[in-house]
Amino acid sequence: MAIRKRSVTIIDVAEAAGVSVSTVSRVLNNKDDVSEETFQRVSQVIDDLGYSSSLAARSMRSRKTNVIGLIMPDVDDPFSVEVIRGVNRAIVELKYDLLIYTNGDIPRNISASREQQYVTLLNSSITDGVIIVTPVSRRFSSVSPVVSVDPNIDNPSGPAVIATNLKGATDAMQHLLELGHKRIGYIGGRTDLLSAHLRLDAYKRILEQNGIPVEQELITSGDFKTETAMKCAYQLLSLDDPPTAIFASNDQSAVGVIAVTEFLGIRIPEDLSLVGFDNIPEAAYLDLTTIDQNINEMGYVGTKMLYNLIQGKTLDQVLQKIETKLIIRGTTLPI
Amino acid sequence: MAIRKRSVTIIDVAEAAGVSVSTVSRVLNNKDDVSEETFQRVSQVIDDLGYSSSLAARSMRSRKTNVIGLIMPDVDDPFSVEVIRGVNRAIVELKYDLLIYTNGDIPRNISASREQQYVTLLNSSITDGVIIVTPVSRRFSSVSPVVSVDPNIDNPSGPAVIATNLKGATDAMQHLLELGHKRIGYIGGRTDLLSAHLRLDAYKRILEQNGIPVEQELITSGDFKTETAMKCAYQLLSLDDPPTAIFASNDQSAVGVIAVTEFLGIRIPEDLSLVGFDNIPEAAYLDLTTIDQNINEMGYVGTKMLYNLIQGKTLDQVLQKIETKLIIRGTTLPI
DNA sequence: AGGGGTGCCGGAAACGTTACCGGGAACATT
DNA sequence: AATGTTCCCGGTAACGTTTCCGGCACCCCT
Repeated sequence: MAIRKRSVTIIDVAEAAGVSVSTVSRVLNNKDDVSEETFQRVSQVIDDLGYSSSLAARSMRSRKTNVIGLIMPDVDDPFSVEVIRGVNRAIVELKYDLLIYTNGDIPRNISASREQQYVTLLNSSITDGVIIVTPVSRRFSSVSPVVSVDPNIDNPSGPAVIATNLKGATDAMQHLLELGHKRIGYIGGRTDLLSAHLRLDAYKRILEQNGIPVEQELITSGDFKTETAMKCAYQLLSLDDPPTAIFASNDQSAVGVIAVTEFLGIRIPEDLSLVGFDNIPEAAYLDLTTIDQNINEMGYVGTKMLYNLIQGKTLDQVLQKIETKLIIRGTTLPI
Repeated sequence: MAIRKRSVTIIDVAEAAGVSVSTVSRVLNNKDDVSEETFQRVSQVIDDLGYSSSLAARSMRSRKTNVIGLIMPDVDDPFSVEVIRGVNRAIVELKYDLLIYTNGDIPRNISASREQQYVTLLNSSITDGVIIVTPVSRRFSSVSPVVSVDPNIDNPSGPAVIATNLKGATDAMQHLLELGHKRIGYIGGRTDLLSAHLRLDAYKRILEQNGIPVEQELITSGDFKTETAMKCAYQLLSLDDPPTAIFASNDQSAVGVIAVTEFLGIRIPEDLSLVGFDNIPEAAYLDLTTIDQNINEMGYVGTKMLYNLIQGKTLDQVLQKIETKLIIRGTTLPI
């Protein structure tokens, strides 16, 4: 489907139309100091030749592309997909185009310098601004604006969108306690992510506040993936004194718990209550009680912030907090 | 999080390292005629300055970016997401980077010239090749290879990945007939897409082959979206002589059917059998009988094809057919 | 000792575009 | 009639890279 041939440049158009390169450029960018007649003629030639200006060359010279960049470590997991959806929603409204950049792997020890590289890659070239998801860097050096979504640091120094992780995890735990659960297992997330730490902190704190001892055997360490969570769940449910409830640090981990309980013949919620985190679309199908993180909204809000920054406005809120919400469904029951 | 400043260029690096621009370029591209010592020194400076070369400038000059482009009309629906996943899987293997381009809207009458623009946009600039999803064009003019995934034309003239739509739909219908269903409703897809036509064709043909008259009242026209499908389902189920089974032209439409049956108090599969198409992830949760289109694999195979083309190889198969497969789950039952 | 490699590096052109400057023609103003 | 103004348009210098060409040392031969 691809015909190999040298691509047609602005020079070809200029020659064919019998005008200068400058004039063609003016036509392309809708500058007004071109006579109606010339404009038509050049436009016609552009159509005939199927010419389209090179993004590379264009953005190298002028700094306005109408394209927003989105940098993600991964594009495969539900979290990322939801962010994309949110960003997409915003760019449609704003009439921007979107360029998602990913190298597809999730380097465990992603470095700040690597992030900086990605930002520069898109930024200094082909986008008007960049959204970066779960970065570890505190700040980026960049000619155009950068907004962080769900950053991995306590207090980012630049514009960022964060979820109220601590509150969410607290709500989840409180819900389980109110149902009478006292022996609650925990499945942890990736230790390199701040959100995982915050959720674990909440888990411990709530227990302590309610006079329940924190037991190490109830705390397992996963990585936000279903497979690992299955091992954790198995470990928890094989204890001599197994928990009556499990708080999984994200929904994908909760999926793992469900799989294991089915295998072991343990009924949810009758034998075991289960709470997840994130409220990914699957959660609704599984009727999973979880914490809605409104990931979609995070992408949307981040994009709107970026847009304002591109327009040169100053933000009223540099740090946007998206409220989490407890969604009670069918996987939790009083003890 | 963005410090506005002029970005650091190769010239800055050259000056700081006390070498020429050419040498820095050589270091960047791992050319071998640089002394070990110089290489180290320049590398150090690059790190210190946080330099990253401009994709725009780079690709303007040399035609090798190690980036694959993916053009999609929409990035929101499950089909697209699955394609992305498949492409992602491939680029990780191939150690390529991925640039997804979308303008987020789904122009009903997307034109060939517009598609050509997108291809040129990415292609003649910043990617080594492009994958385009559900294009209407027969061929693209491009300096680098283009692979079509699920093209909207009967016999694309270039490299393409297609699913065996006709066979899939045939299998679905055959399955229903084998279960004894004779009155089968149909919910159509977007009329501008080839796949929708093929599926409808199969529906009609199978009925005819089995001596069952094709009734217009059993054929409704949707658009692959859940909402529209709900109207169609309502329409079908309100008939004086309602169908005992429904073949929905994609899974999202099937979801609409399920929603309506729940509302109407109709039980699936006892009162109504239901078959979808696509096998999106949700289908498993809904226990929906469907045709697996292996969308993921389509993205994967397309990327591999593109890679070979980039490497200058010729393809043994210009047209790759991905086999569909009937997945029998819990929404179909003998009459 | 002179010639031919070889290893390393710098200079300059080129990529396709836009921004800036300036200039000619036509028209309006004193 | 001379002087501005306005409307178009062309020439040229950037933008940040890579590639090509060539050149200076140095070493190894004979």
